[in-house]
Amino acid sequence: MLTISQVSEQTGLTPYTIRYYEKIGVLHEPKRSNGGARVYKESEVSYIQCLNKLKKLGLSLEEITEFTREGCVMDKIQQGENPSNYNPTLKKRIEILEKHLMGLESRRQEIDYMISLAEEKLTLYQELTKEDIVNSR
Amino acid sequence: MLTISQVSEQTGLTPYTIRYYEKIGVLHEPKRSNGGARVYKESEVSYIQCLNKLKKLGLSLEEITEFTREGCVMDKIQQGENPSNYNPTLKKRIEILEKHLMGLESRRQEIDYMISLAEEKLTLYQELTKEDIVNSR
DNA sequence: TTACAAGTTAGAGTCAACTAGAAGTCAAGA
DNA sequence: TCTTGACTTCTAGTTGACTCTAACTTGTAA
Repeated sequence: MLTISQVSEQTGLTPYTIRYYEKIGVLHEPKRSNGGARVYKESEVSYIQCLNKLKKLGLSLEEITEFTREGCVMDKIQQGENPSNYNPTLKKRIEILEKHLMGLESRRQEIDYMISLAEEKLTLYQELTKEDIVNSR
Repeated sequence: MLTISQVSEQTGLTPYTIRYYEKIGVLHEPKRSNGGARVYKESEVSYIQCLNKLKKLGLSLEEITEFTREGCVMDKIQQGENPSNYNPTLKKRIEILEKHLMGLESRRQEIDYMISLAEEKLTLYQELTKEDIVNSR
C-alpha cells in the first residue's frame, strides 16, 4: 500500500496532478487511511504508467478516460465476473476500440513519414559537412 | 498568390490561428498587398499542412518551430546558396535533428506498443462475444 | 460615392491541463 | 504535550493554444 507521494515518485506525476486526475475522473478514487489519506495499490502505479504512455501519444485526458474505461470491463472479466453482464455494450466498445486502433495506426504512419523526412534531411546535412570538409582544405 | 481565407480553406486552420502562428513565430511573416493584407505563396499551404501533421503527432508549437527551422537552411541550400555559410552551425543542427529523430522513433515504439495492447484487447473482446453467443443459446 | 465583404491590429476571453498557496487535520517521535 | 512532516480540501493562478471582439482600413461592384 502506497501514499500519494510514493505514487508520485514512482510515476513522475506530482501529488497535485494525481489529485487533479482523480477529480476529473481519469483515476478512480482510491481507498483512504483512517486519517483520510489516499492509499494506493501497486496496480495503480502501472495503471498511471500506462496512462502516461497514452498521454505521450498525444491523447487528451478525455480520450484516455474513454480508452482506459475499456480496461475496467476487462478487469472485471478477468476477476471472474460473468461476461454476459457486459454483452449489450460490447459491440459499441469494440467499435470504440477499433476506432482507437485506426487512430493509432494512422499516427504511426504519420510518424513513419516524419521519420523518413528527418532521415532525408539528416543525410543531406551529413553529405553537406563532408563536402564542407573537402572544400575547406 | 493566396489570401488568408484561401489558405484557411485549404489548410483547415482559421485565419485567427494563422495570424496567431505568425505572431508566435511558427509561421514566418508573409508578403503584403498594397493595402496591407497578407499574401501567401502556394508553398506556404504545404508548409502548413506539414505543420498540421507534426501537430497531430503531439509535438508542441515550440517543438514544431524548432523542427521546421531545420527546413529553412535546407531551403536556402536548395536555392543554390553556398552551404559553407552555414558551416559553423551545421553540427549543432545535425544534433538537433538527430534528437528529433530519436524522439520520433521512441514515439513510434510507444505507438507500436499501444497498438499491440489495443489489438490484444480487441481479440479478447471478440472472443468474448463469440462465447456470449454460445452462452446465450 | 456608397455599401459591403474581407482584410487589419490590439487585446481580451476560453479551454485543457496543470500548479501552487492557504488553512486545516492527523500520526509519530522528542 | 508539542512539533514536525505529510497529508487533506478548496480555490486561485499559470501556460499553451487558440478564438473572438472592437474598431478600423481597403478593394470592388452597383
